[in-house]
Amino acid sequence: MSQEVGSGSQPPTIYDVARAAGVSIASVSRVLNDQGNPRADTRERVLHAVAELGFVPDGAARALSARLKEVVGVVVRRPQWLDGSLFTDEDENLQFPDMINRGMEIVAQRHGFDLLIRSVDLDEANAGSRIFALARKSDGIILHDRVLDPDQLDRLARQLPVVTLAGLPTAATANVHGDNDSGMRAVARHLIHDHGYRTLAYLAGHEGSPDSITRGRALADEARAAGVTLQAGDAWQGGYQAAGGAAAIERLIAAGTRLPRAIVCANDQSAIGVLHALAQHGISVPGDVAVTGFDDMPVARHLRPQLTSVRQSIQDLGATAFETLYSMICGDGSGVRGQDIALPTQLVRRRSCGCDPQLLVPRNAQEAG
Amino acid sequence: MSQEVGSGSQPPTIYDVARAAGVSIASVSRVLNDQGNPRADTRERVLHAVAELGFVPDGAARALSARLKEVVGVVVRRPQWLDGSLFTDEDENLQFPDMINRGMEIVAQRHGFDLLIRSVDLDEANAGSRIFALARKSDGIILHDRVLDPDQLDRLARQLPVVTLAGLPTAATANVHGDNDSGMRAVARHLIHDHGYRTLAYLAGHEGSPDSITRGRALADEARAAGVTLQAGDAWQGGYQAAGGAAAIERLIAAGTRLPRAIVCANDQSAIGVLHALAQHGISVPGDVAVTGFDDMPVARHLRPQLTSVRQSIQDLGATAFETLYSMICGDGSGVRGQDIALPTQLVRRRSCGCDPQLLVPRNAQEAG
DNA sequence: GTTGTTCAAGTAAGCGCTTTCTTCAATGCT
DNA sequence: AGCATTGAAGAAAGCGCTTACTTGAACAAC
Repeated sequence: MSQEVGSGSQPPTIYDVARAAGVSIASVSRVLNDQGNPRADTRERVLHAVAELGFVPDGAARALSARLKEVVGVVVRRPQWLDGSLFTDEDENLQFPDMINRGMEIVAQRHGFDLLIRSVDLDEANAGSRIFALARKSDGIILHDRVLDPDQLDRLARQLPVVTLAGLPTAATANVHGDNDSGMRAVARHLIHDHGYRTLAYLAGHEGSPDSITRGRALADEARAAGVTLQAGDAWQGGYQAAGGAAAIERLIAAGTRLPRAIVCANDQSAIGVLHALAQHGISVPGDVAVTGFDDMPVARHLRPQLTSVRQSIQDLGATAFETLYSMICGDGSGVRGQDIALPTQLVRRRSCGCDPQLLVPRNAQEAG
Repeated sequence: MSQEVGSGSQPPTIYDVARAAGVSIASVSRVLNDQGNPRADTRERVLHAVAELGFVPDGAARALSARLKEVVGVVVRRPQWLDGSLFTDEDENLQFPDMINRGMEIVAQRHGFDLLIRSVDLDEANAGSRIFALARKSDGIILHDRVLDPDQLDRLARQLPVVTLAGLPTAATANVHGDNDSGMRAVARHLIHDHGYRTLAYLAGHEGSPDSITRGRALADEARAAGVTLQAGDAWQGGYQAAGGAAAIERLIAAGTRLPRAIVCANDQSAIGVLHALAQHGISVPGDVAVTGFDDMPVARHLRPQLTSVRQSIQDLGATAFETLYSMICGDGSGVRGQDIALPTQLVRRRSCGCDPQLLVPRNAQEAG
C-alpha cells in the first residue's frame, strides 16, 4: 500500500516482480508470455507477485524489445472550414471518418492493438513529416482519403505497412473502399427507371477524390445509356460538405439555372446542404426536385424529407482496413499488397427521391447487376 | 535508393545516421534535440545525413529512454445497443465523445502528443485491466464519462496522471465538464417564464451520470422555485440514447399517461428519439408538447422542428481536458489535481421549445445568473 | 614550456522488456 | 556406478534511443 497520493510512485517493473517472486526476470517474462513451460510453483509465485504489485508491462519497453508496438497510426484529413456559411462549425464532417475509425478500433482490440489518431491539415507545409513521425510510433498506418501525395506514400510504404481508404492502391499498399460503382448505378437506375426522371445533376465531392470520380462516372454511364440529361462540372461542386452543397444550389439559383428533376449528391453531407438551400427557396423535395445522398449516415434518417442514400457499412470499411493492415503486419500479407478491396453497398430508398416509404416501389430496380 | 518494394527494409536507426555523418550517435542525438552546441560543420553533416536517409527516431526507443511517450490514452464508453428498436445502428451515439476527442487531438498536436484511443464495454469483466494496459502505453489518461469505478480510478491515478470528463474529481485527478447547472437553469427559466409552461418532465440520461444528475437537479430547483410541476423518475429514463428516448415516450403513451407541456431531455440524442416518437403519434412539437435537448450537437439544427438545446463548446471540453492533463504530465500540475473545471454553456433557442426563430423572444431570460 | 581551463565529441550506462545462450539438477540409460 | 540426455531457470545480450561521464584538442595564463 503506497502512502502517496497522485502519480508520484512509479509503476512496478519486471524487476520488482522478479524480486517479490524470488525468480529471475526471464522467468517472469516467460510466465507472462506463455513461453517455455515453467514449473507449476514458479508460475504460481510469479502470478501471485504480479497480482500483488498490479504489474503491467511498460508498452515502450515491450515494443522496443519485441519489435512490435501493437499500435496502428490513423491519419484523417481535417476539413477546411468554408467560412461565412450557415454551417461554419461543421464538426459533423468528421463523423464519417470517426465512424470508420470506430470500426477499426473494435477489430484492433481483438488483436490487442490500439489506434493512434492524428488529423492533418492538407495545407500544412509539413503534413508529410508529421505523418512520418506518427509512423515511428506505430506498426502500420491507415490513411484516410488522400492525405499523402503518391511520392511520399511510396516512401512511407517502404518503411512500414500502409493501407489507404478511398484512395488508390499502389504496388506496396492496399486500398479499401465502398463499391461506389454499383451503389451509384443502383441510384441512377432507380431515379431513371423507377421514377422516370429525365434530367439529373451530379453534385461532386472534393476534387481528385477517387470516390467522387467513380461515383460520377457510374452515374454518367447510366445516364448516357438511358439517354437522360446529366448536369455536372464546375457549377456542381459540393466538396463533400453541407456548406458546399448549399452554396452550389444558391449560385445556380442566383444564376437563374433551371434545376434538374433530381440532384444526385456525392455524399449525405452535401445533400444536407442541398436540402437546406432548396427549402430556403421554397422548392419542394421530392415534389419539384428529388435529392439523393451517399453513405447513409445516421443523420439521413432524421432529415425531412428522409434522405435516399447508398448504404455502406461504414464500420466494415474500418474493420476491413484494419484486418488488411494487420495481415501485413503480422501475417505475410503478401497476397494483400496492391489490392483494391471493394465492400458492398446498398441503395436505401426513402422519401427524398420520391418514394413513399409506406408504399415502396418494387425492389427489383435495386438488384439488377 | 532502396530497390525493395514494400516494407521489407527496416527504417534507418541513429547508428546509420551516425555512420553516414561520420560522428557518434550521441552527436546525432544532440543535434536532433538541440542539446549542447555542436560545431557548425557537425550539425551540418548530421542534418544532411538525416535528410538523406529520411531518419525519424523510433517512438518506442525514444519513449523508453526519455521516459516520455508523447501519447495520452483516451477511454470512451462503448454504448450498449438497445436492440429491437428503430435506432439499432445508433452509431451517432459516439459523435459526442468523438467531437471531444477532436478537440483534444488538436491541442495535443501542438505539444507533439498523439491520442491512443480505446473504447470499453462496461459489461466487460476485464474493462479495468484493459484500461491499465492502455495506461502503460501512455503518459496520462483521459477517461470519458464514468468508465472506471472509484477504487480502480484511484489505483490508476497512483500510477499516472488522470483527467476525467463529466465525472467527479478525486484527490489525485481533475475533472472537466460543461456548466450543467447554469445551462439547465437557463432552459428551465426560458420554458417557465418566457413560454409560461406549467408542467414539465425531465428525461434523464444514464444512471449515475453526474451530468444527468446535475441537470436534473437544476431543473427540479427551478421548477420548485416557480411552483411548476415536474415529472421525472423511473418512467423518464432515456439513457442518453435516441432509442431510449423513443422507448420512454412509447411506454408513457401506452400507459395512457398525460404528457407534460414540455419535455426537457438530458441530451440531444435522446431528444431525437422523443421527437420521433411524438411524431409517430401525431403529437405536434412544439404545439402540443415542447421538447429541448442538451449539448447542441450539429444534428440539432437539422431536425424538424429544429431543436432548442444548450450549447457547450464540445471541442473546448476536449481541449481543456488535454491541457489539464498535459500540465500534470509535464508541468508540476500541482494546482490542478482535485479540481473540478466547469466550462460555460449557452442556451440556443430554436423552434422545438415554442420559439419562432424569425421572431425570437427577448434575450433577457437567457442571461440572468 | 608547463599547467589550467574550456567545451565539443566520444564512450558507455541505462531505460524495461524479450530472447538466446548457458548452467546445472534431475532423470534415463548402459 | 558412470555417463548421456533432458529441460527449467538464470545470465546476459540487445532493442534504439538519451544523457551522464570521460576524453582530449585548442587555447589562455603563468
